[in-house]
Amino acid sequence: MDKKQSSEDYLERILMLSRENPGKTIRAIDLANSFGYSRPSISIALKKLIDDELVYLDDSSGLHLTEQGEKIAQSTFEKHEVLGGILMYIGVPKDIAYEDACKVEHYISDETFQALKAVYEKHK
Amino acid sequence: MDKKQSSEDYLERILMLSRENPGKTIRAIDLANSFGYSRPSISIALKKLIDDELVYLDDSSGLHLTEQGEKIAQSTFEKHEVLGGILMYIGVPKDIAYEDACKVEHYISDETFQALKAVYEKHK
DNA sequence: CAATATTGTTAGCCATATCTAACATTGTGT
DNA sequence: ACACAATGTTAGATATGGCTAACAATATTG
Repeated sequence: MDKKQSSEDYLERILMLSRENPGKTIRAIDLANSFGYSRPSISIALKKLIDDELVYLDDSSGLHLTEQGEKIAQSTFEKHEVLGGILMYIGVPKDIAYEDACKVEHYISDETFQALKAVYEKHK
Repeated sequence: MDKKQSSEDYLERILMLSRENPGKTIRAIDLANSFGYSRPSISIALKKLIDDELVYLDDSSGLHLTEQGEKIAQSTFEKHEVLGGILMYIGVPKDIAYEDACKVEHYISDETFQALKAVYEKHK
């Protein structure tokens, strides 16, 4: 009964890991460790992302976001920040706020996100 | 990219349909029409709910919530209201607000819900 | 440079939640 | 009461996204 990740989560995580480890190349194993998933699960998920041209590999299995992948990753990251920020603002503990934000971020409409963002901007 | 429903949605919908149609017995076909799903899908979903003792059938295929099912339905309904209400409050159009609320309500922690509820109570 | 450790992939499994087609049951109307 | 309509169920398909076991490829290290 554990959580399932969407493509967006993988893209976002690649972005986050890249930012957290400047210079370091992110590989499949890093995603596996980061999510706590098996190597095969990651391998298959990446195959889809590569197929969809959201991710590509360099010659040493390093993961990189394509332009489109980067767009999605950044927008997902922004949603995560805004949602997490708002939840913290109304008193949810940080860990839980960002955890919930991660689950919820894939389901909200653009209208809702824009409204939340406006609130977030006002209070941050 | 169709939506999937969780057990909670079915329970909540049974509750809502009952309230909207006082006196009328809700049956599987009503759920099917309400969600736009096929009869088989509903049949299978209900089998699980009955198995989990959240729903039971009367002698004319009428659907009824057990005590536990009612609890879940009400709590889901409350989440829906609170989330939808808050989104409306910050400017999301009603339809979209409740649609998003329905998607999101299954993913938020109790901490987050309590915090949202506090905000909702203050502003409603 | 060969052995071992690490990383990645393939094959095949499970579970969820939808579908259609076909069949079974129940309810309705003449 | 019989025929037909409405409702419900079963069987089998699809898609997603996890898993393990086994195998392949790559990196490291003595």
